[in-house]
Amino acid sequence: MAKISEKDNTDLENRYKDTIDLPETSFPMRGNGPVREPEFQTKWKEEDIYHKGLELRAKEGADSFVLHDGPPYLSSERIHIGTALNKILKDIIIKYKTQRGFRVPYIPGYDSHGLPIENAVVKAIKGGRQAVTVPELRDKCRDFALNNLKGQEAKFKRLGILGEWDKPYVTLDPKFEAEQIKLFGEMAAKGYIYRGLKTVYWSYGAETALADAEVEYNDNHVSSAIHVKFPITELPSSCPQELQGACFVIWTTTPWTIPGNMAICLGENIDYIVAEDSGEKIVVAEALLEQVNKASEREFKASGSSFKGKDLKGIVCKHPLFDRPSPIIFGDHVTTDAGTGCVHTAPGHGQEDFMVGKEFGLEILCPVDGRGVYTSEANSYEFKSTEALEIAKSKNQSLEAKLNNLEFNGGELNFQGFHVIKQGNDLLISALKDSGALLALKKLTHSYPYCWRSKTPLLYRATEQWFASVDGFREQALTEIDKVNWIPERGRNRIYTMIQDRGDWCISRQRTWGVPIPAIYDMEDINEQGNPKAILETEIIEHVAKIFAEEGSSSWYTKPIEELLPESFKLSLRGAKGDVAISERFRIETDTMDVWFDSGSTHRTVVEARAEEFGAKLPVDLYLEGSDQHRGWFQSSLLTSVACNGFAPYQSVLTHGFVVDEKGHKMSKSLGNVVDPDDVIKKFGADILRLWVASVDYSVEIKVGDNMFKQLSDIYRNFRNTSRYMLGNLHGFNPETDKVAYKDLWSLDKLILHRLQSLQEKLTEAFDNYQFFKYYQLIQNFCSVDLSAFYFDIIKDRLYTHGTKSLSRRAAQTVLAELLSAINRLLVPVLPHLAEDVYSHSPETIKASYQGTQFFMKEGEGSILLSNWPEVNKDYVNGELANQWDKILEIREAANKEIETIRAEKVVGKSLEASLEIKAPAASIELLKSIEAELNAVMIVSEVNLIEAEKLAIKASKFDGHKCVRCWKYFKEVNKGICQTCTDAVSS
RNA sequence: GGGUCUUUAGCUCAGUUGGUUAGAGCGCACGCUUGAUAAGCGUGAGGUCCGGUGUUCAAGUCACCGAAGACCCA
Repeated sequence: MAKISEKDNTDLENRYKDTIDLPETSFPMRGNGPVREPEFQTKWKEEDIYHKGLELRAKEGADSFVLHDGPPYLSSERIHIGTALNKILKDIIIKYKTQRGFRVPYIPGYDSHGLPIENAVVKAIKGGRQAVTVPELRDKCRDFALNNLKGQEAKFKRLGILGEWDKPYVTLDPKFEAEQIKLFGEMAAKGYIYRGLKTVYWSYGAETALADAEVEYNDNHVSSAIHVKFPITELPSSCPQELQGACFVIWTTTPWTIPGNMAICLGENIDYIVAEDSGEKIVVAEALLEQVNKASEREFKASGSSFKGKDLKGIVCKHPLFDRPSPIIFGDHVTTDAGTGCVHTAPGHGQEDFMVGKEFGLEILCPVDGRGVYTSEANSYEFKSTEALEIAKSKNQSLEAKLNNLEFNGGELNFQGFHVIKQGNDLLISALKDSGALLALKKLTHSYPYCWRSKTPLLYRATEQWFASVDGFREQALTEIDKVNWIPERGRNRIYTMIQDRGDWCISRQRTWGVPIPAIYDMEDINEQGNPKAILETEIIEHVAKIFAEEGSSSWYTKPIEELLPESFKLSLRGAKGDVAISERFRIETDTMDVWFDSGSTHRTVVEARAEEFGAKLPVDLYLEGSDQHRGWFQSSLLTSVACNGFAPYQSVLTHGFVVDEKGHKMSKSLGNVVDPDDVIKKFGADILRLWVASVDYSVEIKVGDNMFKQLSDIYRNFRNTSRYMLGNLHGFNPETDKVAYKDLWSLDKLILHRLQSLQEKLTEAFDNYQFFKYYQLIQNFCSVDLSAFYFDIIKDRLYTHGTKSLSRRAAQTVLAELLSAINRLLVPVLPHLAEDVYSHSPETIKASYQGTQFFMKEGEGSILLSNWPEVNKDYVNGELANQWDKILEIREAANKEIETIRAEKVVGKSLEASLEIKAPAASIELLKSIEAELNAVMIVSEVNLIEAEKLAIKASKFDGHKCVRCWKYFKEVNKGICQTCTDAVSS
C-alpha cells in the first residue's frame, strides 16, 4: 500500500471526525465560585433544602444527630477566619451525618451580652455613659448586637452553611433570658449561689470585676519596685533578742497597696537573718540578703546566725506610715525566689493575701473604690518635709495637678481622692521616703495583669460579689468529664485539671448590658459589714422569669419593684410587719451575670427549651469549638449542667486549634498577617475556603495563607475537571437501558469499581473519625492518580472510537456513571457548591440512578445535598483482582519509563506510536495474558509483545506501520486510512 | 514562670510494637499531546526528619536537655 500523504491524512481525519464520540457537556470548566455560589445558595433557600432534609429523615424515622452550636460573640458584623473554620467544620459534619441518614437539626447561636459590646456602644455615645439611662443604653446595645447578628449571619450563609437561619438562638432573646434566670434560680435553690467578699481582678478602666478569662497579661509593664522597712514594736521574749531595734524589710511592685498593709507574712521554714549597716538593723531571708544589698546599694552584713521563720512568732511591727500594727504571720506562698522573704500583706488587694488574711483574722481593708481612687479609709500621713513630694511632682504631672488643686504645701495629707495607679504609686513612694521607711526603689519590667478592653493595669480589690460554689458539685463534674468522649483525647486532661483546680465562679458583673441577677436587697436588714441583706428566692425568680419572657430583661430596670415581686412575697411581708412601702424598703440588684453564664446555660435555654425541634434529649451528640473553650463554653456549660441536671450536656466534645499565618505565628493587625474570610471568598469562593478546612489537621495550630489557597484551587480544579470528563462522556448514556452487566465489564473496569469501593470505605472511616484531611488526601489521590492519569486516559479510546453503542464503550460508561454518582455525593460535605453544580449538569437519566432518596426529582428541582452517602457495593469488591493489577501496574510504570526514553530521543511523541516488548517471568506473562485483549489499551501503545524470560526487561520502540486516522492507533495494515475496529464502528 | 500541644520535601499530609535506600498528592522543572484543550499525559529534581546529648547492633520513631510556635493559666 502506498504511503498516504500528510494532506490526504488530514482530509481523511476530518471525514471521520464526525464518527467519533467526543465529550459533550454544558458543565463549565471553571467554577467561578465568587459569582456562582450565591446562585446555588439562593436555590437552596428557595427550595428550603434545610427543612426538606429534616422532613425527609423524619419520614424515614431516622435518629437525630445533634451538634449544638456554640455562640460566636456579636462584637462585630464581620467574622474571623477562625470562626469561619469553626462553622465550616460543623457544616461538614452536619452535611455528612445528614447523608448518612440522620436527622440533623442545626440551630445557629449568637452571644450578645457583655462588656465588649457595652464598651463599643458607650464609646459611640456623645457624652459617654452618663448621657443615657440604663434602659436607653441597653436598647442601644441590643440594636448594636442585632445589627452585628445580621452581618455575621450573611457571612455564615455565604459559606454554604444550611440551618435554622430564620430562628437562631440569641442570648438577648426574652425567652432565653427567662430560662436562664430560672436555671440560675435552680442553682440558687440548691445552695450553689452565694454572696461573698472576695478579691477579684478589678478594672478601674471598665469599672468592673473581671473574670479570669478576661484578664490579659502585659509583659512590658513597668513597676516601681520598692523595699520598705517595718520597725519592730513588740518582740516577745520567745524570739531572738538580737532583733531588738530591727526592721523587717518587705518588697513590693505595687506601692499603692501600702495603705492596705495589715501584716507581714513569713515562711515558717525559711531561714531569716539580722543584718546591720551603719547601725541600722534589718531582717530578711538569708538567701535574699545579697539582692537587698544590691537593690538598696547598701552593705548590710549578717550579724549572728540565722533562724527559722517559725521562731519569730508573735512579733508585731508598725505600719511605716500610719500608727497601726502590722503583725508577723505565716503562709506557704512565701518563697525566696524574689523579694525579701517577708511578704507585704494587704488582704484587700491580693488573692493570697486575702486567704492568709482570713486565716489570721486580719481586717480585709480595701480603701479603693471602683474608679481606682482611694476612699476615706485610706488614711492620712503627715509629711515632715515637702522634699520627697516635690521630686514626685516633678516626675508626675497628674500628681502635681492634683496636689496643686488641693493647695497642699506640706503637713498632713489625706490619700482620699488620689488615683492609685495614676498618682498613688508616686505619692506613696514619696511618703515612704519622707518617713524614712523606703530602703530601695527600682524600676522593674515584668508581666502584669491588664484589662482586655480598657487596656489598663488591673487592681485586686476585695468586693462583694455573687458566686457559684464549684465546691458544691466539683466531684460530680469530674466524674462526668470522664463519661465524655473528648476529641482529641488530651482535651479531657485539660478540662479535668481546670475543674479540679479552679476556685468558685464569680458570676456577677458591675455592668449594664447583661442578664440582671434577679436578687433584691432588704434595706432594713443590714449585715455586719453594713450591707443590706440580699434576697434570692425561687418564687421571686419564677415571677421575674415570666416578666422577662414577655418583656425582656430590661423590664428589671424599667418596672417599679412592686411589680417585680410576686403577690405571695408581698403578702408574707404584710403578715410580719404590716403594710410596707416596698419601693422604699427594697432595692433591686443592679449587677448583671457573667456572659459565660449566658452561653453556659444553652443546654437549658436552647436544647431543652427547643427540644421538639431538636428531637433529641440531653446530652447532645456533639459540641465543637476552639481549644480555648475548655476554659470557656465547655466548662461553663458543664458546670451549670452538672449543678442542675447532674450530668454533662454533651456526649462528645471536638476541639480545633487556632488559625495562624503561614509561618505559624498568630494573626494580628500589627503584624499585618490577618486573613479575612471575606477576601478569600471574593477571590476564590467558599468552596475553596471549605476545602482548606478539610485539608488541614485542625487538632493543632492551623496555618493559612495565599500559597495554600493557590494550591487548594489547583486541587479544586482537578475535582472539577474530573467531574467534567465524566459528565461529558456520559452524554446520551441511560443506565436504565445501556448499563453493562458486571461480568461483561473489562478487567480494568472492575479494578476501578473495586478501588472506588475501597475509597468509599476509607472516606467513611475518615469522616466517622472527623479526620477530614484524610478525606482530602484520599479523594485527591483517587481523582488524580486512579482516574485522571490512569483510567480516564485509557478509556478515551473506547469512549471516542468504539462506536456509540458498542459494548466496550457502554462498559466504560457504566463505570463512569458509578463513579460520577459516587464522587458527586462524596463531594457534598466539603464542596457543596461544586457538588450541586455537577449534579445540576448531570443528565436526568444519570440523576435518576443515584442511590438515596430524592422525593422531588422533577426537572430543575432537587438538590444533591439531599442525597445519601454512597454505600460500599460488595459485588464490586474484588481484592484478588486488585492484587493482580498491582503487579500489572508495576510493569506499566516500567514501560512508561522506556517510552519516555525513546520520546526523549525523538523516536516517538505520543505513546500510541510505540510498540512494547515485555520480557518477564512466566507468572507475570501469564498475568498479562489474562488481560491480553485490553493490554494495548492499558499501556496506551499500539502493540505489546510478551516474551517469557528470567527477569523483567522492557523495550520500547517505534511501531512500524500505519496510523489509523480515526483512532490514531498504529496497525500493520489499514483500509481506506482506518483500522478494522474503526471500519466496524463506522459501519454500525 | 506553670500546664497542654506542635515541629518530616516549597505546600498539605503518611510513616505500625525502634529494623533495608524516609513515602503520597499537589506545586516545580523538562518533555509529549492538541479528540478532557484557559485541559490532559509522561519523566525527573526536591528531605541535616527543629537542634543537641544519650540508650541501642540499629533512632524520624525511645529518654533527657534546648530552640521556635500555638492555646490556656499565673
